Amino acid sequence: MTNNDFLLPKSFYLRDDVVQIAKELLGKTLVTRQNGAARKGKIVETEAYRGYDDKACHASNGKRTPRTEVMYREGGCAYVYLCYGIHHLFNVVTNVAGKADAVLIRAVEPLDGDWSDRHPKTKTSNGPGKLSKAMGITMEMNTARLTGENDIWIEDAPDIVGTSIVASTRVGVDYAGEDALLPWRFYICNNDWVSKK
DNA sequence: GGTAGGATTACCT
DNA sequence: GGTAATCCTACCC
Repeated sequence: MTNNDFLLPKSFYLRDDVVQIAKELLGKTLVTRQNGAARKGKIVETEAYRGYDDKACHASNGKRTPRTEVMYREGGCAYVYLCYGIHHLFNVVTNVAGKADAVLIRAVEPLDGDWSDRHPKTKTSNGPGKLSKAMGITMEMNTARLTGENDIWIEDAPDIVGTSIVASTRVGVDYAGEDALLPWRFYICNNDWVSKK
C-alpha cells in the first residue's frame, strides 16, 4: 500500500492536545485515491472537538453510541458523518483509545489531480460538504485508518512557514451554549478556499 | 418501529 | 436573505 516518507505517523494523532493537533494539521496534505488516481488537497481549515467536556462534540460527556464509537478509537482513524442528509463531514480521530477527540476538516485547497469535475463553478462558498464531494469522501471511508492501509491518508507538509493562522469560534454549534464560544476553529488567513472569513 | 433533528448548501425571490 | 432539499442517527414509545 502506501509507502510514503511523508505519511504522518500514528504518534501524531495519539497526542492528548486535540486543539494543538487541529492547528498543526493546517497546511498538511489530505490524499484520497479513487480508481488508482490520487487526489491531493492542502488542509486550510480545521475545528477541534473534544469528547470529554465539549458539548459541541457528538460524543460529549462520555456519550457513547454506535455512531460515535469510532471517536473512542485510537487516533488516526477517519470519522465520516452525514449531516443534513446531504453532506459528508470528514473528521480525524485523535488521542488514545477511550478518548473521544476529533478534528473536523472543513476545507482544503486543491493540489494535484483533476478537480474540474468535482467543484461546481459557483464559488460562493466552500465548506465541508464540498470538500467531501471533491475528495470523494463517503460513508465508505468511515472508520478507515489514515496511516497508509487505505485509500485515504494525510501527508506531512512542513513548509508553511510564514503562513498566518487565525483562530475563531466554530461554525454551526450555537446549540452548545458556552462551549460555542471556544476559539477552536483554525484556518489559514487570506485563503480563498476557507469557507467563511 | 416510528419520528425528530442536525458540525450545510443551493436556489429562489 | 430566506428556505427547501434529504437521509442517517438517536431516542422514545
